[in-house]
Amino acid sequence: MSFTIKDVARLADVSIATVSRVLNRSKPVSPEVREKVMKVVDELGYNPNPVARTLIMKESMLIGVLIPDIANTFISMFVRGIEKELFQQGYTALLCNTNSDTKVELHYLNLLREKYVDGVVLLTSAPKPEQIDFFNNHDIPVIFSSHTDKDSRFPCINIDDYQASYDATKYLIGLGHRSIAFFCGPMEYYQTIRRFDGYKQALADYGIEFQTKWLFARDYNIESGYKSGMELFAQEDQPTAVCCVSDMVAIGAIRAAEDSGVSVPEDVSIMGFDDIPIAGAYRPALTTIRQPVYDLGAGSAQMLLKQIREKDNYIREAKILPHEIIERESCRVLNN
Amino acid sequence: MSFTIKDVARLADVSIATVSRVLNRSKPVSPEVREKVMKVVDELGYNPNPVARTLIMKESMLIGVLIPDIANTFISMFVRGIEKELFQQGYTALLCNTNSDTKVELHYLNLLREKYVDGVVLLTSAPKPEQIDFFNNHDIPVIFSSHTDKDSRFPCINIDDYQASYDATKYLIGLGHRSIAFFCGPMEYYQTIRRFDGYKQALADYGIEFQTKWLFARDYNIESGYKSGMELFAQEDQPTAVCCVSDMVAIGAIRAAEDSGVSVPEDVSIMGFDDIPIAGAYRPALTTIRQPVYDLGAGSAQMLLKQIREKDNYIREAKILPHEIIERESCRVLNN
DNA sequence: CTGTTAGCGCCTTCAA
DNA sequence: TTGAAGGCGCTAACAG
Repeated sequence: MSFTIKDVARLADVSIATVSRVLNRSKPVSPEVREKVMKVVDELGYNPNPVARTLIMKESMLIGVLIPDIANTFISMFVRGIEKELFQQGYTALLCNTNSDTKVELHYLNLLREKYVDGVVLLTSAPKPEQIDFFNNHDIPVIFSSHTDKDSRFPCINIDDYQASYDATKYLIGLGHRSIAFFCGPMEYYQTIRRFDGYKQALADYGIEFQTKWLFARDYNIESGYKSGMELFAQEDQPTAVCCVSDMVAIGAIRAAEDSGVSVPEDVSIMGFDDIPIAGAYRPALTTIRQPVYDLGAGSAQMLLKQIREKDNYIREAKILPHEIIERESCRVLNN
Repeated sequence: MSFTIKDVARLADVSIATVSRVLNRSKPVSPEVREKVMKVVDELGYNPNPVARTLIMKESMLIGVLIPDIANTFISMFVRGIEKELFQQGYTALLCNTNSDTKVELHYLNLLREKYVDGVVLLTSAPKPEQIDFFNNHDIPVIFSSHTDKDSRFPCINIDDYQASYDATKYLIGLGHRSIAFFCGPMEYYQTIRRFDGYKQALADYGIEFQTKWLFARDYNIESGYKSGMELFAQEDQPTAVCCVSDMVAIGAIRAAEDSGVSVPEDVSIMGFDDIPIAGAYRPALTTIRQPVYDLGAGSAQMLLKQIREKDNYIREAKILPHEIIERESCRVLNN
């Protein structure tokens, strides 16, 4: 159905080598011949077979993007940022949804490698040993996105989790709150630890004692927020504010508050994290920390492309992007 | 870095053809030889290069999945359904996010074709002419998902949009409502028309007159619902219920209601469509029509795989999956 | 049952 | 500057 380089060569009355040369500008070709070839190429609408090309060149102009959970609305803008940058440079993104399943992740990673993708963006706030191993063994350009590599073995891009959490807590303190709970993620995640540290430091800096009973470590989803909320709001001693590790957790917490007969923000202020699309439409609208998701995506792509181009000369970078506090309805000033 | 079939042949002291045969079971091989080869394969961890294989076989064990908008939370479960089925059969899904941009769609479609994907799932409730053309010209197995092909040129899988909308309206009528607005999508979409027809027919069947002033045709997102809501709630004559074309529109409508000083569901009942993940967590929780999204995905994969296997013997199917009414808080019975 | 050989479609030396 | 020829890694006749 499709034409091959042979067809072009025959019709242009040149050798296939020449056709290859005009298409790749790999070696000088006389203007007349080049034109003759291009004419045939245009007429036929010829396109070199990328599979054959990949077999020789060991490159595919493809970038694999591993996303842990396509349900995470955070991802939408991130992907757009990536695609925009890649598209401009002639690369295209292939999305792989892993559901955070280690087996699936490895499956995709190996598939991508075998298909000679030119690089991969790993969107994960908590890289697993298997992932680290893979990239240690395979020398494929990679960017760890939404992750800060404390060992700095891989290039990564992220916000400053510590500072963001510090700022969120400080914001609450600025509103007059002195008793602030923290709904965080699993303590095995480096990200969780960083955010927890930011929270604790803010407390310390303003002379507030940290209370273990107000710390809840579960997951990043609605259910986790709900569970933690139900436990918290059943306690005798209650905080006036809750700092959450994600907007989803915040939404769960708000639902728990409602089900426990405490109202937001009148009885308790609840602070989100991420600023997902629904955050502004939720009721009460979430006051939250906005991550520059689009820029995180675009930045990942830029760094990856740079790495691909510079190869062994590339020096590992760790880019930090700014966050921002978005004030809405779920937090109020405490005056008493 | 990686081993090739030659390495295996040399180490097992057989020809490369034999190695190929034991790996593909394409021709009988004596048990002893088979074992000898497999031993080497296992020791080396050898894996045939899929690119070389694709070049010959013109198949890749890859399925392209075109999604119009990765932000649509509807998609999450859909993708899981697809992946589950494909994985079992040794296929893997490649997600392509198009943002409904026709140029991007065509770019991906051509890329996928050139990469010899074995089929594609097109998730779109409103296929564009360019897409139709592509599949008319290229004879690549495809399933149109979330779309009902009235010309039945392509296999497709969907719920019954007409009936679902009919049921939603009938449900509202059953609650006692007689004045029901309809927030639908662009009237160019066949899906929108079907749903609108269902709404109108339900009205007619229960002797309720259709009112043009209560029909708003915009898009499927929050902003559209909000705008339509602001217009509607500013009118003198107001309905007691609104039937929406998506949960996002319903959420927008609810926000508009709040901003207009009308409360949901006390003053007006609002019905969603889709049952996206946030629907149950939203306040008020959305009463809505649930689409069997996971099954839609799984079904797409099954139909596609069937089509790939049966090739020219495949007879076009059009599968309809059942929907379901989910009662929550946003609609109330009207008693007066 | 097994090995030899000829491609798949392309890029790239090596001569001319 | 151009063409011939040799692969990339694999499958599929064709012989034996």
